[in-house]
Amino acid sequence: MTHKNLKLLNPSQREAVTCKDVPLLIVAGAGSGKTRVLTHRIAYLVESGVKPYNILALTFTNKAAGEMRSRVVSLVPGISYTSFWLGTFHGICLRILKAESKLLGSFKNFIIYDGTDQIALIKECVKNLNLDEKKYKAGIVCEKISRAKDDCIDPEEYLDMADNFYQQIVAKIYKKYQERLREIGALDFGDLITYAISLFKKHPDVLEKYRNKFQHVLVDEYQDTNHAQYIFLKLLTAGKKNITVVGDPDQSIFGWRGANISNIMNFEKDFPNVKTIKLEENYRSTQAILSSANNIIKNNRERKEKALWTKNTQGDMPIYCNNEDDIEEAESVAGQIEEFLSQGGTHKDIAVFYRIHSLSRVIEDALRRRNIPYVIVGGVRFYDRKEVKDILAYLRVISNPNDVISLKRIINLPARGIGDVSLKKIEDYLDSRDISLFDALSELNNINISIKTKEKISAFVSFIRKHQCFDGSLAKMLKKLIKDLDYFNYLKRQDLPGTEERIENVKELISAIAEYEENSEFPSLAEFLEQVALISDIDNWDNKSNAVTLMTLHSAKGLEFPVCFIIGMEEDILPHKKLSTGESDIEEERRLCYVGMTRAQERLYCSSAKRRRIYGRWQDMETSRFVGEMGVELLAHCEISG
DNA sequence: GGGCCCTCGTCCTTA
DNA sequence: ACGAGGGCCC
Repeated sequence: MTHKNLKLLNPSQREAVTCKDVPLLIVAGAGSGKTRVLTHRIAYLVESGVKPYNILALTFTNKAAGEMRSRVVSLVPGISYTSFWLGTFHGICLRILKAESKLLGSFKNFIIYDGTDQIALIKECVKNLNLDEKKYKAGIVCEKISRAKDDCIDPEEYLDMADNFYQQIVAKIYKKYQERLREIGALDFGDLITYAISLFKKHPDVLEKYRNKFQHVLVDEYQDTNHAQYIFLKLLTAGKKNITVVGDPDQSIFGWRGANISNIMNFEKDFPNVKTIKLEENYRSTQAILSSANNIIKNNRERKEKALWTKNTQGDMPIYCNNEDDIEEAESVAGQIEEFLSQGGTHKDIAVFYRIHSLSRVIEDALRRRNIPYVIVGGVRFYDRKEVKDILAYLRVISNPNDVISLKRIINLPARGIGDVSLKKIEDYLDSRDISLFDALSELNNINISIKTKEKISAFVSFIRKHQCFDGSLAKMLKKLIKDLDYFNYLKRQDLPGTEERIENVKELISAIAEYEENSEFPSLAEFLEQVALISDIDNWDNKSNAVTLMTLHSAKGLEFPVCFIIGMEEDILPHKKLSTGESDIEEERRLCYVGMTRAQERLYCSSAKRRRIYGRWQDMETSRFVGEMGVELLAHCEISG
């Protein structure tokens, strides 16, 4: 019941939940019950008569969406699990694009290209335009194109804005890249948002439909939205009073990915008659932890002033430990974890955060030596593992033979005698014709390659066609594919380190597709591939498993743990090196540190090393400026001996 | 065309 | 330290 639910909220939270008919900005400090407010607000809306299907809620990760969904369902008895639109920006935009796909011309089955695919395709474009690959590095160009998309800049606009030769060339690559994506029928992450925007702009009737549908739009983590997402929201809500955004400028940590902190800073100017509510009571951390976190963040200039406080107990002072080297640091962390466990603590209560993935290795070694179970979030994502990507590439080609990037990945894997030379000949032939690579593989008459090779290519084409025709469950199809490829023996023949693990990963992929099939109403290979592309590192993390969690500070956003470690508190690591040039970047690094500290409920350990192995070489490190900013009087130092 | 060896850049964070 | 990619030989 509404009344009962509202009683569990503090006055500001209650106001944020019940406030009506104004654009609403909720500035929610770390641990102030942001998710609680959002879920209660959705529940409150439904209970006051809003139909669930008239609600759109946007989150940052699938995990956050899933948690929010189940919390709303438990708050509103009888609400259907799927009746309201709740998901990530990318997921929701894909859903809209699929619903309106008849307006999108060539797109039928969507393929979503991830970072690796993007770089491979850009590399192809650079080659195709006869540009110097050393000068126009695919990774860097990809970065530029992705940022342009985040800012809603298309290739023509990019060219107009280019003020040097390099940028003009990037504009040319960008244009080519978009053409190629379209031919393939693929979208990259940025396209999901920008295509939804141009769909709305080109078809006002469609926009109107969604504007009417979404009577209430709620956005989580608003501080991390980019310009394109802002435009998307503006289109859906302009002139209406139905938008609620929740965020904390102090936790804006995705500037490098195109997030625009001014979205939240300027929200009050952007939307007329905004109501702003600050949530400043922290329910998560002890006073000692909160004080040192506040001490750090107050050094930032670009922020919305707020005073985070707590009724929680004072608690233990955060501990800072400076170690001789990274190995000693890892030993010290593992030792303190062991100590905590021996006092009756549980593994899942502990997290270790770091600025960069590479710091996890020494910690892993130390934990393994002590037989302390741990899980790593991210690093090499499951779906980024070579063996998993290989099999996924097969599935993608089976689903859409126009996917050249995947096709080229697998055409000679396992080796079947179709090498670079033949492929080059076919591609040259393609240049003058308007057909896809896969089509060309099916009709080789006019291409000058040996009969033997042609036979091998035909065999490959029939192999793909055969699996396209498979009827039966997806899991069965995948099992047959792996068997027909003799993929496990291929892995064994390769004899690379970790063969057993690779085989396990492929088996895991079979489980994943089987699980998808069980949970989906109308399972299809194309939809499975879409879902896989939008899975994030954190989505796969099981917070109930009995293990210590290791993750980056970025992944830690939105989570909480009784005991937290932040390692590698050194200049050039936190704050990270390339970012130490400009003051505003330092501010983002400081926010990152703040995010890490405010994850801790009871105990916070920070540490650094005087020496660290980087690129296999020892390097002297200097303690991070952030340690000093925490306030010495708020910090317990621990001196380590052997 | 396949496989071996050497060189080079990289290890910043991600939907 | 280590994997990706180029050069070279079979």
